[in-house]
Amino acid sequence: MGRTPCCDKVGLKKGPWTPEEDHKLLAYIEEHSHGSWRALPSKAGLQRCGKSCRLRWTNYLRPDIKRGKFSLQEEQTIIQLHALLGNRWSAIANHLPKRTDNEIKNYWNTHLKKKLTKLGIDPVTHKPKNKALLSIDGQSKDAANLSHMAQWESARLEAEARLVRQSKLRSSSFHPQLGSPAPEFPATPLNKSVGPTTPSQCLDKLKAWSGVWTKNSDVGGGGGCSITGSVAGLGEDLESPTSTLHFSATGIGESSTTFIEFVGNSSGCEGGNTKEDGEENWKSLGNSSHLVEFNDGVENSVSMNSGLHDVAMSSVAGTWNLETGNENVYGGNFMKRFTDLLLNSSGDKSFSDGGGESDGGGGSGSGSGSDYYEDNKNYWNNILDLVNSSPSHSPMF
DNA sequence: AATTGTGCCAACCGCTCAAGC
DNA sequence: AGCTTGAGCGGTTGGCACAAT
Repeated sequence: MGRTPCCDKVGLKKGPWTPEEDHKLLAYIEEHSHGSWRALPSKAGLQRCGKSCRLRWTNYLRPDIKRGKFSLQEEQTIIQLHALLGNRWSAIANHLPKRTDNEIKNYWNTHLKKKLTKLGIDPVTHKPKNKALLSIDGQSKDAANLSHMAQWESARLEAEARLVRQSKLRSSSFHPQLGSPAPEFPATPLNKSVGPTTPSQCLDKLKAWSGVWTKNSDVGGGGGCSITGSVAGLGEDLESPTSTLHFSATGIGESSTTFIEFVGNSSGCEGGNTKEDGEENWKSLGNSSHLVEFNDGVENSVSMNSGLHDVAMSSVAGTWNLETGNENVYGGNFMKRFTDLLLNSSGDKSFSDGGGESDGGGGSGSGSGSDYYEDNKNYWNNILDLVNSSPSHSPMF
């Protein structure tokens, strides 16, 4: 922290790059690969700082960059991923081959944000604005939950990516980043957390996540506060013993049932709930730390810090402990609400065909139970489709 | 034709993280 | 364990291009 910026050195050029400089940089990287960015400028004969060179390369000169207008498909992808990941532009960029995080960020800020706002959708929460105003308290909690869910999931996925990277490093030799024999490796510098990837593993988690929660939101009753989700097609476990991936630790051939048990001071855990009752019960779980049991039997931990709350999650021998620095952060049916929020806004149809006005989507999230379940399913299928079609080396999925 | 406003995008800045020592 | 360094990320800004007045 507090390092002196590398560009502070006198004599270093700033501002727009000239074609000459571009050519020098390109030629150097083509011949030598970039190696150390810090050392590159002097070797390449450039009066720039390494950081500037790196940026120029990653955002402009890289040969695998696609420029020009974003397609409708790309727009939709960005919006959906933004709903899921927030302003994690590099993560989003991993799902848009040939687009840079900078480009996506700019496009979001200049186009998509306005588009959503125009349609009455809050670009931050992806929630219809008028609806957000209806219940300030409830909806702001929703927004907080949404944000936390996204962060939590992102933290989890990042941890996974790290693990994958580590295991990759252990198992194979160094893989040069650029100009190296990895011609099909897109968006190279951006993929810092790229691993060999296991896309299906991440995907499985998403499936599990989706499956468990959407099922739960629909079923709600019968068994108090434990959730039983059937997770099919789970792949092999990660080799690392330290992973949040053990959300669904059972592999193929084993029991495909994931058992999650919330243990809190939940007074509302009586059985026989209706859907709504079930949701209330979820809410009532909010004021304590919860134990989430996984039958993986290994040690896990994940923690994160947001501007609002501290959240730590750890597990030993199959028992997850979720601690929040603020009550109600994960309180309640946050997943239901999370998908609810997304559903209400993921009316991509509405903003792609210019259909509904600002109140569009309001109906879907609060419809009947079966509609709601169908919508949830559709939403997640949507995301899964999206993820399925993403580059296999994506660190996020 | 000149001035002002707006949109857009490349580049910069500051922060964080991770690896190496 | 603590410090230094390299690299990446996300937010912000500067300046160009174009439109409106």
